[in-house]
Amino acid sequence: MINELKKSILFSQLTPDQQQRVVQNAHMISLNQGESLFEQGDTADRFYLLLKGHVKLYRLSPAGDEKVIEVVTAISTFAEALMFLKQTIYPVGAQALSPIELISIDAHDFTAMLHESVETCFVLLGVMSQRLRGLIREIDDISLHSATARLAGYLLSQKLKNTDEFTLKAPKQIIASRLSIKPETFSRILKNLSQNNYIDIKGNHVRIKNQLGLTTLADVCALPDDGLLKSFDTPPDED
Amino acid sequence: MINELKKSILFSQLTPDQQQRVVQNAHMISLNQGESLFEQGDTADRFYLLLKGHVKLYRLSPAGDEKVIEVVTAISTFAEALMFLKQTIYPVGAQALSPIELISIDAHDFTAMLHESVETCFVLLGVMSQRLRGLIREIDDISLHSATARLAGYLLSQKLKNTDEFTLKAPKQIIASRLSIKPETFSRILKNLSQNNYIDIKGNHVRIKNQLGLTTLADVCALPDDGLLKSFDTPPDED
DNA sequence: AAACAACCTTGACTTTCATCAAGTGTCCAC
DNA sequence: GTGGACACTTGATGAAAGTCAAGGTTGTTT
Repeated sequence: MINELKKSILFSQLTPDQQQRVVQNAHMISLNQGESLFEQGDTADRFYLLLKGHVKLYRLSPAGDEKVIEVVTAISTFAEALMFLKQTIYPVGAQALSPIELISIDAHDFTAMLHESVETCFVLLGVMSQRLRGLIREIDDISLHSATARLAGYLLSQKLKNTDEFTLKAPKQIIASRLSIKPETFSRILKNLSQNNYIDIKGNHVRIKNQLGLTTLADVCALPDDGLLKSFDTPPDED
Repeated sequence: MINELKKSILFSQLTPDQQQRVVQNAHMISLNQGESLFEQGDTADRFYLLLKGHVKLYRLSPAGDEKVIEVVTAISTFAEALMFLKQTIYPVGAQALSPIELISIDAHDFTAMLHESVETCFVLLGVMSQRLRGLIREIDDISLHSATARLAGYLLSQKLKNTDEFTLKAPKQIIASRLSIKPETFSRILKNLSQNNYIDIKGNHVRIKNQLGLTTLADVCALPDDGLLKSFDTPPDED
């Protein structure tokens, strides 16, 4: 399992001894597609390193509507940020989108170990900064861009470097939710992009035919995509 | 200036020597209302501790639209997380909404010092985790709730503990942008809430008349939104 | 006090997207 | 195969919020 752990930058800075200690209370977990890893509101005393498959992180409204916050792809960690909150409950739920394999790590162990490794603290700080940046970018995306622009931007972001083709990494409805678009609207926009020769789409396979056009549609303000963070500091102030 | 710095939990864990070192390259800054502290795209080698007044952090789209990401209230630090990103430019602009006083801190100094203070790393990690959670909540707010619900929620969040009245901390258009609502719509919703006896509004002074009703409107998520920091973070708290 | 500039409000109209409902296609079980 | 579940598509309709344009309020400058 240590070899698996090393795949994550979060563990890369640790000494063998420290890695050993983290491993002691770590478990290997396998889940089938559709199985739930944890639910929104569950007590959070562990975080995860996804080794294989896809996981969706989602929020539920009281009305029962679901909004996908992120589709996590191997290999990466998630839910680590919770270790530092006083109230340790998961603010999202996690469900397997495909058969998955992951390592579950004890948050307490890890925090204890963190005290001895400033380097790892810095890695974590970097990871969290990036995540903050991503979320902020998403907020301004949702509020400044149309559904079409968001979808165009998403397609571009999924394109691999040397090819114009790729396969959607999750069912369309999941991606739609991720982009805050209803499935029906998602379908219509895709059809529209296809009719206007921006893309070819067959099932969940996409080919980009007019990258420049898509870029324009996406309204490239977000290109220098960096986020900022404001952080609260003092008064036990209500936000 | 050290006394001012100590007001922030970010500095509270430092030894006098460390504080002294951070102070050496820190500057006191005063700005008038409307003045800009930094602009989107500026090189970011400093972060800030706001001591007095309000600052808006905003993002501009190429079309010129502005989205207010946050209205920072004293006493808070902001833009600290930039220290951990590779691309050190401010991804947003910062402008004074009122006459302000703040301390500008050299990011490099602070990072160097962080290497010696795991405790402060933990404080920062806590602060950033909390911020992450806040952003997740905001995303689900924007995508799962109506403009009315968001405004109702905002009003409730601004209410002080022992009174039903308060004054808006920024011009209405700024708050509207913060909530991703157009000024016209904002105005109409406010009027509506007033006509339905949820609130009284006179200028920028608000009195909540039907808190329960507002809470229902806001469709308040079952989940608590104030995940305070863990013990080692010790924010100035009062509970 | 008059003039001006922000800021805010209001009304009429439009756009975008959600909703509801029905239909297609595909994969799998029996 | 037949039936059913599931994901997706398509069409008709409606509601929420945006846009455009005009007018009101307030506060500041001269």
